[in-house]
Amino acid sequence: MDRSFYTRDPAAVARDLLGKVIVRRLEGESLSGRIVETEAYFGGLDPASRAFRGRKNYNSVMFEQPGRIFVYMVHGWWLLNIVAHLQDEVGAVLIRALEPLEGVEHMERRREKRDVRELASGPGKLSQAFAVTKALNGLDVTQGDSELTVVAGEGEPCTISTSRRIGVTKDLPRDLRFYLGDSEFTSR
DNA sequence: AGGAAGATCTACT
DNA sequence: GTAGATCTTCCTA
Repeated sequence: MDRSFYTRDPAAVARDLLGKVIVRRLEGESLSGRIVETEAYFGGLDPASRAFRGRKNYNSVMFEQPGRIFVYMVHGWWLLNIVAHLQDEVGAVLIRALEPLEGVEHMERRREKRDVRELASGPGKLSQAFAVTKALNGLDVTQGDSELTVVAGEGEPCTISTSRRIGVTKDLPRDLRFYLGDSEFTSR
């Protein structure tokens, strides 16, 4: 995925990321997972967005170049986002769930769980399985040799469902969560 | 100093 | 399935 893929409306990017594969290079190993659930967040007009109250140190990546990793913490969990927005706008896509592909044993160890469906079926779980922390904030995912990249999947046909965003207290009147309805690996 | 936050786990019915 | 405890930052007072 090159930078132009991320330089679009966050909702379009969130939808099109479904089925793509995240590859994490860690300790000489490759962990990977297919994206099965995402949510789109905007800038100052979105009360659920980290960028709602303007640019701060911790959210500055959202205001910068699309295609970079944006990580922040909620309730003690790091959540993985990819910056996505039109030129001069603000936004990001939260990666909410993955279907584990390569490196399942490594993920089981990090998660201390055996059930494959418990490895990455939620934004906090996925970060634990893939070793996502603040250290990755700002990293460019469009670089092929990066510690974390996104590549096109097999291109299988899949049915895309939508809903309101999960857990947000002040949502927009619009479906901004996208997920593969057939997948067993979504967060619910 | 105190509280909220895009979640998860555990221990119950 | 639901309730309550807990996790770690950053924001606001």
